[in-house]
Amino acid sequence: MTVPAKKVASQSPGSTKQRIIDVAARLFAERGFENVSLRDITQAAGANIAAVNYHFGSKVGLLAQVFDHHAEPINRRRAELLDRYAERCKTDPPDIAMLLEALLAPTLQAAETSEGGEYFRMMMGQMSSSPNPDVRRILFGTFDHIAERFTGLLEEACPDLSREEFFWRLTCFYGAMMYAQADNGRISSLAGSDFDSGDMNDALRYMIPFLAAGMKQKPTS
Amino acid sequence: MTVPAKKVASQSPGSTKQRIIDVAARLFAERGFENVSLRDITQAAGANIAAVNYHFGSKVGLLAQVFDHHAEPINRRRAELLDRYAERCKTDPPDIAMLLEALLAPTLQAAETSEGGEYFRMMMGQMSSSPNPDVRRILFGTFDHIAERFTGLLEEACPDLSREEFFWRLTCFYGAMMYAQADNGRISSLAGSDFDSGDMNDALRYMIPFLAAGMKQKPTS
DNA sequence: GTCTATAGGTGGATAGAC
DNA sequence: GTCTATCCACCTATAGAC
Repeated sequence: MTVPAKKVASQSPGSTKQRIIDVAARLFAERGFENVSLRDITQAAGANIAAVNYHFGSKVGLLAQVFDHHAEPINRRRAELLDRYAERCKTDPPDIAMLLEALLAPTLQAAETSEGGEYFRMMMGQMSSSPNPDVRRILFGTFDHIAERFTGLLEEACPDLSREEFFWRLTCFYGAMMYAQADNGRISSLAGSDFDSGDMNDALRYMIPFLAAGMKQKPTS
Repeated sequence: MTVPAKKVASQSPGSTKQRIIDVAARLFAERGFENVSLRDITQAAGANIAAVNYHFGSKVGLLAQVFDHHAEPINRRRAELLDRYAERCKTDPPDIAMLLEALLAPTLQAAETSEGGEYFRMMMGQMSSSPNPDVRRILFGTFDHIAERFTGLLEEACPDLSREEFFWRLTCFYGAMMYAQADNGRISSLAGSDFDSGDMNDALRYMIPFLAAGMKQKPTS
C-alpha cells in the first residue's frame, strides 16, 4: 500500500468534492442556506475550509452544484413521463392525473433517484419561497424548462379555464407540491404521532386524486 | 408649539416602536429574516440601532412582536368565521368550502385588516417553510390554537377518510394557502404579464372551489 | 489538492453618557 | 428613550506554503 490514502479518497465516489456536496445538501435542508456556514459544511465533510472556494468558487457556487447534481435525474425522469403523457394524448383524451404525476412523482421520490435525494427534496421545498436572489436564480433556472413544458401541456388539458383561474389552480398545485417536499413538520404536529409526513409514496397516492379533482372542476362562474 | 417633536412622535401611532415593527415586516417579507440586519431595519425606520434591543430585547423578540401585532386581527376574524360555521353545522350538513374559507380568507385579506398586512402575509408564507427554530416556534405558537380547532372541524366534515388521507389532503390545503400567501413570483414568471399573483380576491375566488373539490373527493381505494 | 493564516467585513448585542 | 462608541463572535474569501 504505497498509494497515499488521500489520493484514494480523492478518486473514490466519496471524494472531497462529492462529500462536500452531500453534506451541504443535508445541512441546507436541516437549517436553511443562510444558517449554514462554510465552516459547518467543511467540518462535517472532513474537509478544509478553503476546499469550498477551491472546488466551487463560492458558497453560491456550491449551492448551484448541489442543484446540478441532484436535479438532473429528477428532470430527466420528468421529461420521460411528460413524453409518455404527450404520446398518449395523440390517441386518448388528456389524463390530468397522469400529467400531474409526471411533475410530482420524480421530485417526491428523489430519495430513490440519488444518494441524499431526500435532503435535496426538503431543501427544494424550503427554498421555493426564499426571497434570496441567488437562491431564486438557481432554483428557477434549474426547473424552468420542464416547468414551462408542463404548464403548456396542462393548459391544453384545461381549455375551458380563464387565464386567471388556470394560474390560481397552478398555484394550488405548486403550493401543495412544495409543502409536501419541504415536510416542515407542521402537519405532523397537528396530526400527532400516527402520521408519517415523510412517506412520499403515501403523499403521491393521496395527493394526486386531490389535486386532479381540483384541476378538473368546471370553471368558476 | 413647546412640545418637543420627539415626544409627539413617541406618542403617535407612528412611534419609534411602531415604525420599527412596520419596517421590519416589510424588510423580512422582501429579503427574509436572516438577510435583514438590525442596522437595515433601524436605518429604514429612522431610529437608532440600540432601539431594537431597548424595545424588543433582541432580533427574535422583534419578530415575535411583528407576529403579535399583525396576527391578532387575522386570528380574531378566523375565530368569528369558525363560530359562524359551527353554528351552521347545528342545523345543516357540513359546508367544506365555507370551512376552508374561514381559514383562508382572513390571511389572504390581511392587507385589508391592518396597515402593512400585505407584507405580513408574504412574510408568513415564506416563513412557513423556514427551518429556523426561533421562527418556527413563533409561527406555530401564533396559529396553533386556531389551527387545531380548524383541523378538528375539518375532520368531522370528512368522516370517511383514513387519517393518512386526511392529513395528506390537509397538506395540500396548507401548501396552497402558504404558497399563495408568499406570492414568490414563480407562477407570475410562468404566466407572463397578464396575471396578477397579488390579487387576493381572485386567489380566494378561484382557490376555494379547487380545494373544496379535492377535499370532497371520495376516499382513495 | 490541501493546508494555515489572515484579511476585510458584518452581525447582534451592550455599556454608559445624555 | 435616544444616542455614540465599542465589544467580540462570526462570516466569506483569499494568499501563499506545502
